[in-house]
Amino acid sequence: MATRAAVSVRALRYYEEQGLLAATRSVSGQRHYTESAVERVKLIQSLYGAGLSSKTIADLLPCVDAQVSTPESRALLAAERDRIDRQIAELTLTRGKLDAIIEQTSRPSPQSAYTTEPAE
Amino acid sequence: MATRAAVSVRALRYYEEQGLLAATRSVSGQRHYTESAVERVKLIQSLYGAGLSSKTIADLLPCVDAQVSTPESRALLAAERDRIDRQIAELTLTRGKLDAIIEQTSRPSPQSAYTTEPAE
DNA sequence: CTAAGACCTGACGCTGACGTCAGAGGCAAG
DNA sequence: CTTGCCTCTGACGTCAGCGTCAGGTCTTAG
Repeated sequence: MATRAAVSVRALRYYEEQGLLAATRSVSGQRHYTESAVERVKLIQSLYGAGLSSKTIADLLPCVDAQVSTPESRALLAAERDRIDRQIAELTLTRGKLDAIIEQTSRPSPQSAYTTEPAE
Repeated sequence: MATRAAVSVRALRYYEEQGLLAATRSVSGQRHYTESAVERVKLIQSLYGAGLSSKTIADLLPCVDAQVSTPESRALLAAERDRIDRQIAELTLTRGKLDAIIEQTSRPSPQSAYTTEPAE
């Protein structure tokens, strides 16, 4: 299953520890996951990738399962969405800066170039 | 100066430690920064925010100062630009997922449809 | 039945970007 | 000169998301 979701077994255990992922247990204690768990794990990974903490994810995952719609949950969802929005904006700016640098360094030396002249 | 750049003094020391930020020293050892240092720090913060490590930043900052243009530096710049590109794409996807969840939870409780039905 | 994996439960280790505390010195104001 | 704040240099602390090792159980192929 860890293979199917492309994460480590340790990560799955950690997610379960944090209350992000449920697993039925066999008598001997073995974990069994449903098929939906794979998508669940990918969602979790996405949220981690977006910079959310375990706690935040734990707070908003119930909104995905049962569509509970308390004012707090809606506020949380909106807040995180906006956070991601801002992150995208910042990343776009940063990418722009990098692009500018790339353009400058790839320019065939503007004027008095005592620095690495491409010299066709 | 830390105040002007909106970062902690500790962070400035750390940047200097990592070779990201230069400072002239007075006889007694006090650090003095040029005005350009403020922008420099903001650039560093942007790059950290984009998930770059100290080492990577240290590698590509010389490209900003002197426009050295070795094949390696250009490859590095391009690689990091692309990485940021992919990050933006992923974040956009994640934001989309969140938006979907928000829409679902704000819907006045649908009934028989447990699968996202496009609704006509 | 047995050997080889796969899985379990702790529990410590790691990494990176700083926070923070301690002790010592510098700098301008009064 | 002194007072009070700022700075310096170590050096250890932190936090999160796992990696990893140890020691034991389970299960399936042969």
